Amino acid sequence: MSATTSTSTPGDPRSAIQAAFSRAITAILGDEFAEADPLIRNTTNPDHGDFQCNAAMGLAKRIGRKPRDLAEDLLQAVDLGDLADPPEIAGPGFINIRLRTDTIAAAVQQMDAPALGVIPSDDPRPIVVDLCGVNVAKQMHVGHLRSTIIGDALARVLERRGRAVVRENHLGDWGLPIAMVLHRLREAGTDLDALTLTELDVAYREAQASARDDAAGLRAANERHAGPHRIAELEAQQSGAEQARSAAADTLVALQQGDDELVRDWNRLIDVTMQAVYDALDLLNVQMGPENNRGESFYRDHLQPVIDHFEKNKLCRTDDGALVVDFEDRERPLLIRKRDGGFLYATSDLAAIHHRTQETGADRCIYVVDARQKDHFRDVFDAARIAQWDRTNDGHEVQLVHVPFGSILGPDKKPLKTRSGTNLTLASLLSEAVERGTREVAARAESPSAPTHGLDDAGIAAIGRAVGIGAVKYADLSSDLVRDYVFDMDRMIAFEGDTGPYLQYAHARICTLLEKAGDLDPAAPIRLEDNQERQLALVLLRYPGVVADVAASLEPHRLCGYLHELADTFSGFYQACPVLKAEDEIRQSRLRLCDLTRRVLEDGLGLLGIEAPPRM
RNA sequence: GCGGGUAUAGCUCAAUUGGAUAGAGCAUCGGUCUACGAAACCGAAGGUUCCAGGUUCGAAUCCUGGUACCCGCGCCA
Repeated sequence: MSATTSTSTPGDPRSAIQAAFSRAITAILGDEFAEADPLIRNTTNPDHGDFQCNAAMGLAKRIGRKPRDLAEDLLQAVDLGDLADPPEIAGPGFINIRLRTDTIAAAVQQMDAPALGVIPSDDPRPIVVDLCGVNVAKQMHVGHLRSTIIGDALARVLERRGRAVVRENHLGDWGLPIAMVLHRLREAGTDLDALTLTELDVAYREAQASARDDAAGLRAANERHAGPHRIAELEAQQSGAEQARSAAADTLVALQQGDDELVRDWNRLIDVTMQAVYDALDLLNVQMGPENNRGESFYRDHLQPVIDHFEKNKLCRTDDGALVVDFEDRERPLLIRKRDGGFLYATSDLAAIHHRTQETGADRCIYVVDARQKDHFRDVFDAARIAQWDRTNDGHEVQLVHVPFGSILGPDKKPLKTRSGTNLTLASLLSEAVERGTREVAARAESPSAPTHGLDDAGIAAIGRAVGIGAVKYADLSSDLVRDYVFDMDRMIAFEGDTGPYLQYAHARICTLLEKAGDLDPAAPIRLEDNQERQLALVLLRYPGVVADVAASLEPHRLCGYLHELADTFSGFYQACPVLKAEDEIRQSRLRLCDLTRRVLEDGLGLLGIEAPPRM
């Protein structure tokens, strides 16, 4: 299936043109060219019309003819009906198409419905989106921010296309690290009923540190003939670490065996951690809650069956005591079981893939995880293919996709830290965003002419929150995901430029305009007499294709770019075309254009998980 | 050492996946408000798309070889 097929919308002039050229190509060159892409594109230059067909050059090459001659034949054969003016040939064989204005008006009227022209997918299978991925006993940090908001945005886009989406928060809620914290808290006699997340976070780090031996350091010290004092120090550290690990291992065994007290304490850790997570998700306007939790503990009984499957089918081998899966095209295998019999991250991920594809029946599993784990997912996906979990039970092909994203950096281009050098928590970052947003909104509300003037503090705060959070989310989603970016609140919160607040402003401005008009007639004919109206209409018509494109490419920045272009085009229209002061029919037509633009902006921002307040 | 990513205007980023004259936003300079919200608009200036080859009607995009920075590389998750 080609991308062009999946992005076409009935009633959209572009798909009609595409179909017409497809027929023309078959008529001239025969049925073996039925699959040839007519390469209909929006023009980059208005002098070239609205659309161009770029197929003649490539096809001419294939059949050994001159491109311009073939383009001539295409012009003779193509039947665009009354969609467009007669097309023209330019350059090496481009065919330029200019739509008739009434065609555009009719298409816009057709798009002006609740669905905004977005066509639903007819695929009934669910899609799993793996996002957020928090660890129990740890604070959320900025690394979780991207996974969460990107994953949520992708989920919304897929849902908008009518797909059933299962958001899964693959919690780190099981295994040795958790047992280590539990052991440490119990040894310290901590009152778990009064436990705070900050205390828990500290305990986690201390537990990690106490169990971390310095085997490498000891080896290096011996090699470098370090002094006996240093070596003794390292040896003590190592034996302490061994002790800590073995105590944690005992705790884990007891937990696995269902020790009542331990299980109760374990649940307490989860509660303390997750309460803060839910708060953050709520603040972020992300559609997730307890129902999305499916962590490592869920898969704990699925790990051994994964090993059994690989062993029974001879898909793995033992290497230095560990169980590994080999790949044909690379040296390093994937470890799925440790020498000591323990399972690994990869084992848990394989269990999740098995569950998602074989139990849930998902035909697409999307992992929104840091780009640094690219190799890991390549291994795990290939292992899943070896295990034949890349097909659903009924034989449908499964797409396993890793959506890698870059890191958030500080002004020094190094991973974001606080001024004191500790890792920045997500909570503090978000509260800064809300605070900045509120400050900006409050400042604008000072002006007596502002629609927010006189609003109470709660009203200002609600808008400020939407603006601050929207600024952070838009900045995160608006450039290519794999790139690292520098976190710069000043730039994100700016109300001018390609930012969230700019789009929110464009939306709010239309809201007050429509409110002032008061008499929108949803059945009034759309008339596109001014060129700015025509341009705006053409941009509006692209929306369904953009949504489809993002659903396929999983690249939210394309939607951001589109929305910015729409807001920009609207500004041009708004500047050139009076709405409220226009004559009856023109006024009604323009009000419909305003209303449609407003709804596309609200819908598009909604797909990004960004609120669109009616005033700000 | 091996593997992956990135490199585009002074800065931050796009470029419909090989199409026409590489576009936006900041910043700079100039012009628009007795107002449909100036949080906006119009215009100017700004480019060896990291370098060198190659493929073809056509390359920021594909291929080969380099350079710089970032990341990953078996019993952690």
